Amino acid sequence: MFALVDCNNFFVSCERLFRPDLHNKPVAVLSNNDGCIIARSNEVKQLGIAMGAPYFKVKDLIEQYQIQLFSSNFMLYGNISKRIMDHLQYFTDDLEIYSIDEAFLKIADKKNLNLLAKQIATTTKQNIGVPVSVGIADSKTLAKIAAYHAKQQKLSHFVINQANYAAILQNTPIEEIWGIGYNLAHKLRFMGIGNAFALANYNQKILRQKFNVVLEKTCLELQGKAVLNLERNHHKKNIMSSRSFGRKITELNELYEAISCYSSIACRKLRKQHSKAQAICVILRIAKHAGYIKEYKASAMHVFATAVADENLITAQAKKLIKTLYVPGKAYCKAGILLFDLVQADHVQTSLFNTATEKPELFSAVDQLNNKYGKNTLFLASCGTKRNWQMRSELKSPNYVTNWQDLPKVFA
DNA sequence: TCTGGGGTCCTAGGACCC
DNA sequence: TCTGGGGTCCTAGGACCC
Repeated sequence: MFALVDCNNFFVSCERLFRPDLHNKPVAVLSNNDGCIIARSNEVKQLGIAMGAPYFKVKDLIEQYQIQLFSSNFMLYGNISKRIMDHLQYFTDDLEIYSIDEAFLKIADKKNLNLLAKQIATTTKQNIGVPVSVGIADSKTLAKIAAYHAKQQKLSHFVINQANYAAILQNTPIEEIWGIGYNLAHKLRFMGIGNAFALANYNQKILRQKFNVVLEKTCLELQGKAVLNLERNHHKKNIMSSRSFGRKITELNELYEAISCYSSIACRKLRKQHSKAQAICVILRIAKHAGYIKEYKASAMHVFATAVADENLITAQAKKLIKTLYVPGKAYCKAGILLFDLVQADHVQTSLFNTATEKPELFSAVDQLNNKYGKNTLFLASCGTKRNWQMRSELKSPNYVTNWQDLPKVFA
């Protein structure tokens, strides 16, 4: 059996955690650069504001209904997420952290499933303060559906069993199934498959022929056959760090600063999973302007002789690459770096021609200091100190749990 | 004026090998 | 007259997820 624990309106719940006055009030969270809506409280959902709606398009509604708006605060969300995942470990070690706000748990004991689901939900709310929906069923895909129905019925948990299986699947629109996106839903509806029950009962071999093996697996999962297992100690195969700028950039020096910062973020993630990158790709995007429908994207790649993790080496190379992409006079809106062909640090194939020297001790010390004294205690000089190209984040809440200065004060 | 930032997996088709 | 039959690897692009 699998349980899915899904946080309700996660980013909004994190913001409400330290702002109890916002309970039962409409709250929404904006994406990076304050571009669009990426989290909505139930009140906001009821107003018909869509996920991903551009901020400027719904500005009037936000004012009209006095929606409390926040810029995204990923330091906060990441910290709360970790607390929740740690708490879930209490129930089982057999756990997959699927995303910042979701985890799958493998349940060995098939008895008392309702009680277990209820316990997970109530203790998470009590101990961390974030409301969750728990779904339990025979496969991961069904567990997702169970959690969906918990939310639909405003319950904290839902278990799919033999007695309710048919009715629940008939009441699950095809669009709500994990793995069925916009395109597939359209095609399946055209074939007369409108809900999960219809898909579960369709000939899986034909699904494989007409579509692919992924849909065949989804079909089996809907039948209650667990073909997808938990995925643990997961190492990323690519690491990307990119941001839109708060304003257009025209100077090469500022691009150097930005790409150094993004490289630094990517390298930190690389060190965290003890990997090295065999190659990097730098992306630079020209701002849209009248006449151009599509944005202009340019990219350049570099393959290292030997896989590297050294922040200095990678950043120096990223700066070289961005220089080759830069055209004076153009205005740029976004840059990014992709580290790819990642390998485990202790499985690196060495090269006869490698001349680069890495300093792993240096960056391990940097990590230790930054962990102890705060995020930007030490950083590469090439990242700059002004960074006035940084993304807009005008409505960000304080770093309640990661910064001493922002610690909430209680008056009694 | 203003539309995020990450990821994964699968498939088809081309290039190449003997 | 007749023009094989296997393979592998890589890449781009599509589809999906949060």
